[in-house]
Amino acid sequence: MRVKATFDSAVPIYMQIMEKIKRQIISGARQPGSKVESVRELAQQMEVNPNTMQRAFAELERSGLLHTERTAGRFITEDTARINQVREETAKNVISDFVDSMLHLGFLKEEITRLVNQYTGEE
Amino acid sequence: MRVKATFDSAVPIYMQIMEKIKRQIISGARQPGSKVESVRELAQQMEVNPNTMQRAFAELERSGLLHTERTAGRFITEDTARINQVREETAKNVISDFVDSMLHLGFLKEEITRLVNQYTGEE
Amino acid sequence: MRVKATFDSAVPIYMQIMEKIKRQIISGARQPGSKVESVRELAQQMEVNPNTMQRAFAELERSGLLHTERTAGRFITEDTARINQVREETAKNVISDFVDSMLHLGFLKEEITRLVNQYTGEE
Amino acid sequence: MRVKATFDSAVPIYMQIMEKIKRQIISGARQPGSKVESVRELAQQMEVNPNTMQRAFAELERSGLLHTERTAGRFITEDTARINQVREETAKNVISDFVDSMLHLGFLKEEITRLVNQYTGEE
DNA sequence: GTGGTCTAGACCACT
DNA sequence: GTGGTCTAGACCACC
Repeated sequence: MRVKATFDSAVPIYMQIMEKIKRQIISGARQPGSKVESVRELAQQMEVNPNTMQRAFAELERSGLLHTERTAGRFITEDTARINQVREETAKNVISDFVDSMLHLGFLKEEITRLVNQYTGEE
Repeated sequence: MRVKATFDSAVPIYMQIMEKIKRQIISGARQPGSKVESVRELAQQMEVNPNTMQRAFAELERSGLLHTERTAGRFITEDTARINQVREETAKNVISDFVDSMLHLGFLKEEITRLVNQYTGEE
Repeated sequence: MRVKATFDSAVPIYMQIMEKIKRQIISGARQPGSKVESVRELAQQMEVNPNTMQRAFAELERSGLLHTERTAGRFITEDTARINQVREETAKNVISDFVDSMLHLGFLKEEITRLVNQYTGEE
Repeated sequence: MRVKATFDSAVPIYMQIMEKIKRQIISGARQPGSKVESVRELAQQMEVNPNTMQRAFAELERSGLLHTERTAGRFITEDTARINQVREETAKNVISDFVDSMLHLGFLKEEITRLVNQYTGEE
């Protein structure tokens, strides 16, 4: 798993996993109320230590997207309001990163909106 | 330089460097016609093997953003039309990635343009 | 029954049991004059060694809350005055612990009484 | 560290530690802005694995009572408003536990306040 | 089988 | 030296 990497941003694995699952929830790929794979199972699938997976889950729980039923397993929250809230926060971050990126390339705000309009329109 | 990798997609270092310099050219941080540091110098600055740096330069030359003048060194192209072309290709990629990302989060194209307009407007 | 202990203070099991039964008597959950389960029976219920249970009973007898009638078994005392006395001692300990706890948190006596009044009043 | 314990409430070690440090902060035994011992040092003092201590600290950080300065160490927050907020939450819990305890002993709310007044007054 | 906790030991980056 | 992260492996309670 050790490779020459993005070099500045060494995002912890548990955060990457957390982000990934978060997006699956946001996008609806994981439905509210649905069961999540067990720690051990997902850990194996993703080739990661169960503790690492455990931590990712713990963080997701803390953010209110998951909840644990002690012996039954973990489930996506049914609190769609919370999901939506996270969805909007995430979108805002994505947009913010995008706009910053474009500004660094030397584009003006007007150009950015114009190009986005054009791109989403034509395709 | 060894770090935990992005854990799924590991972009080669020479591409990361290439991308970085490309953006400096596009944004004007590196001016058309200006001299570029030597392979060795930049390699040392970025803590990278000179061969890696060499390859990044080679690719940038192939894309027409750099050219070598035997004995004198490497220079940013003065072909601003070419720079602009690359700038627009790059922008298109950035936008494409962004839009895909938003679509995967479950946003509609209309929402995307609306949110971008909103973001660039208010801030 | 083996669990990670309170990590500093480990109260002996027989005392925990004693305390528990004492409270049942004080609160009236066990009525004066009523029969108590046998050592063996209770020991099994609580998953504890009969010797431990025996010791708990012995202590309760010493404090006058239980008495043994040869062949017939053990009974809760009918001496309600004694029960009341223990009840008040216990209360005093509970209160003492509570007040100490609050003092250690940096609250003044005046604050403590005020907060208790407030809490018992509003809820 | 394994001992016969409180048997129902097996509070995780990291929570016990967290609680302990929280109280030290609340009571002023640890001053706002003051440095906290290193993970390794405290772990050794408390005879606990560094990872366990790490977790306790992480939780305290999440609750806003601690913050990390990457290589310099950990410090108590200087946000006294936050500390006060936690102090009041904690007090409320302590009071709530106490009152419940007394109610289970069969005391009435009026008695409880009377006894507390008496206790704090006379001593 | 599930999640939760703990330990021991390792490596990293930063100073 | 500091904190942060990860792994491997263990044990527990609950079902």
